Amino acid sequence: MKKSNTSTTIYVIAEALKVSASTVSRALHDHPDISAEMTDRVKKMAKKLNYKPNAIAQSLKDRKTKVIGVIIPDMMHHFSMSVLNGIEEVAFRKGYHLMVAKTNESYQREVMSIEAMAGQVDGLLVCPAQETKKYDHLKALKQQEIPLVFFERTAEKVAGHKVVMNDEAIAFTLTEHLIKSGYQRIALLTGAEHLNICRDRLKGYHGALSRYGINLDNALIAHTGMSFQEGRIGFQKVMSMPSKPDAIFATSEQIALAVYSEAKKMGLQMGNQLGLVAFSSDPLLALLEPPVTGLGQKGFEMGSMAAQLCINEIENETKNSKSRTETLSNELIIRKSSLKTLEGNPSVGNYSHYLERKSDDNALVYIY
Amino acid sequence: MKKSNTSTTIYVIAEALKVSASTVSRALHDHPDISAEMTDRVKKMAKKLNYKPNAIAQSLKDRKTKVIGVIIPDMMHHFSMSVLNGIEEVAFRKGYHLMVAKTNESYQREVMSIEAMAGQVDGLLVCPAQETKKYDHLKALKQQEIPLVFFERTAEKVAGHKVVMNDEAIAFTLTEHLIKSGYQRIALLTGAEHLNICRDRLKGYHGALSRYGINLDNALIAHTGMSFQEGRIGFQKVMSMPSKPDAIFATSEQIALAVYSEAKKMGLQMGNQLGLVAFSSDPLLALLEPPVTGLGQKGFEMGSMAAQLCINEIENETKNSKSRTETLSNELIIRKSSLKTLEGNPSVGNYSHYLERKSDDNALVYIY
DNA sequence: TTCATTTCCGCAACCGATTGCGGTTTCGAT
DNA sequence: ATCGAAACCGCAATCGGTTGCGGAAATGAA
Repeated sequence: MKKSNTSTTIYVIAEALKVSASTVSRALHDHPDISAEMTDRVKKMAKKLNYKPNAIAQSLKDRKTKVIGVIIPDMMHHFSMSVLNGIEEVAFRKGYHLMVAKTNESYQREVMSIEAMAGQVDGLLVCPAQETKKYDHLKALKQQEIPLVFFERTAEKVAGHKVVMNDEAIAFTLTEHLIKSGYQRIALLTGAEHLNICRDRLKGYHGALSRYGINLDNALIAHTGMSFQEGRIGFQKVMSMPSKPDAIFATSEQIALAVYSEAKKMGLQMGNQLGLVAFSSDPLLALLEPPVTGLGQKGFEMGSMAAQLCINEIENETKNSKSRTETLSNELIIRKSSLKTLEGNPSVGNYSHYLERKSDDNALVYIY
Repeated sequence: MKKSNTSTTIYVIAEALKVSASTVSRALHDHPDISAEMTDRVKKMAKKLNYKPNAIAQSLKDRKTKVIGVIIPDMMHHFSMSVLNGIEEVAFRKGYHLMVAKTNESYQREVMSIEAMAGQVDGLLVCPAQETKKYDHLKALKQQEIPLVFFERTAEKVAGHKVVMNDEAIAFTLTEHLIKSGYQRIALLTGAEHLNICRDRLKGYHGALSRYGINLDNALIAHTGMSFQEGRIGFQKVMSMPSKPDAIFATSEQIALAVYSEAKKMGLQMGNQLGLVAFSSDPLLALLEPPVTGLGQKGFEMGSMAAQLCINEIENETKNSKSRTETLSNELIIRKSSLKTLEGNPSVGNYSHYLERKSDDNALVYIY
């Protein structure tokens, strides 16, 4: 029973060929100093011994790991996953591996993961946790010269490319669509204002209301949080008002689902009795009854763009390149949940000039 | 402008303190050979210089990376994600990082990712791709002494712990439930038989049919694949038969959704006109109209168990421990899609003795 | 034959941390 | 004062691969 415990290194190959390890190394890299014949012998022996270079040793030597880190608050919901998928595809194509950590929206966990990863990744893609309000751990990455790209959520004060949705414009359009559909008292369910996405979505909501001369009623705004549970609380809050809203703008996937299922329990007929639009691109929205108005799929695009920016930064060594912000637009996908009656509804008519295509599930699509 | 380019190493600390690097290293590890005073000075200086040990160098030295790799066919759907979440939680708690690669069901991609990861992870969690029929790349891991744990799908011939669903038993129960609900011609939509999960689910289906004296009609079985598209094809295939099925057993999340949306398009009333059960634990099943019968959430459990097994293997060095197979049972969550009429249906009565709890969404729960 | 080129290859340092071994100092005991 | 044992610390090798520099051999030219 031979103990092939020790894996084959360049030294083993060198020994087998009675040459030095340097020669082996150079041969494997087709260095011109090595004769073709020698190169050939080395490569044959490497194959024979099933040589695999030790990635760790290489990383230590040239200070590149070919790994990019991803810090993400959540991995359960559709949007996060599409982003992760986009990142993965680009990373794989470019020969990078992915190191993934989720924070569960915890600041502490975010700090831990980032600090631990800092030493072993070539770049970092970060979507900050909700709890995160201090950014030293992110700023520290600059000093370590680790490329940093934000996606979805950002930390404005921190240098680093950013890939975001056009949150304000999209929120404006969603709200505008509700208004044009004939809803008057539109509740906004959202999260804490220190999150850029919540702030921007709120801005868009405000903008649409004021654009169409609707008075802002702060009681209609619930900053209760972006999760399912929190969405449910926000919904109950606005629905317990004396003067109930006639439509809901849910600013996250989970909030929308919470509203949908709660409203259903209450026996509310979505659309006619209560309008609903979701800041979400989850395809399941199309499967609900009634289908829920939402957005086109941009998560994958966001992820691949972020990964691309990061890898460029890593490889081009354009270290001092200014922080770029890529803003993704999105399509409004109108479904029944935001229409009082589907047939002959004038609100649909209002959109006819925007109509670019009819999607699979009979939704109207408004591209801006 | 000082160039703090060079990060602080133990050598920098050593220099600052005029001691040797060994002393610094030992002090940082509270080695008894080092005086308390010296240890204190070193630690203070380390903090002052913001010293972070180089994880790569440590990995090279002690041949441990504190990283576990995850190879997964898909990252978009609910089940994969819950598994990944379970893995992540355990890994984080145990101080491991996660390196994730998805294969898109491609054999080649699986091989590439595994070979690349082999050098830089302490252990590997693998769910083999559908395409994968050769297992050399997995067997090679044994020789490299890299702990390997399969989850969901397995390669029977390959050593390594396995965490799987009790696919046969669950499929039996799902089929049995349809039968007891009064359905007679139950179609099975599934994937290729070389996949253990498909084979086992088929077995369970067979078992239930024969147990209840129903003749097997192979025309009712479509091995068209586990994806949404393939599920649609399978559905169209069985629905175009002269003698249509009156119920569908969808063996994957995506197949179930394909059936649901296609049936809806056809105007079929799920439940009364066409029964549907899904081998899926996606909570969205509860949100559909009618809600679709499926399973309890076990993905997270599967993931955490797999991670746990892997980390044990890594840390206990119980290298020669025999391959264990952990089989997870699951609950049947009965919803309207598999009941001909909800009220007073005898099929519900038949289950009353199994009834352990009523779930949130008014489903019957059968725990076995 | 002798010297200058090429061609080919090895020595040794390096990346950063760890650790066995051995050396120096200090202090107490005799 | 002398010896021995602690207490404290540094040298150098190691993990595996890379690379500047210089040396040896081979070839050709004079």
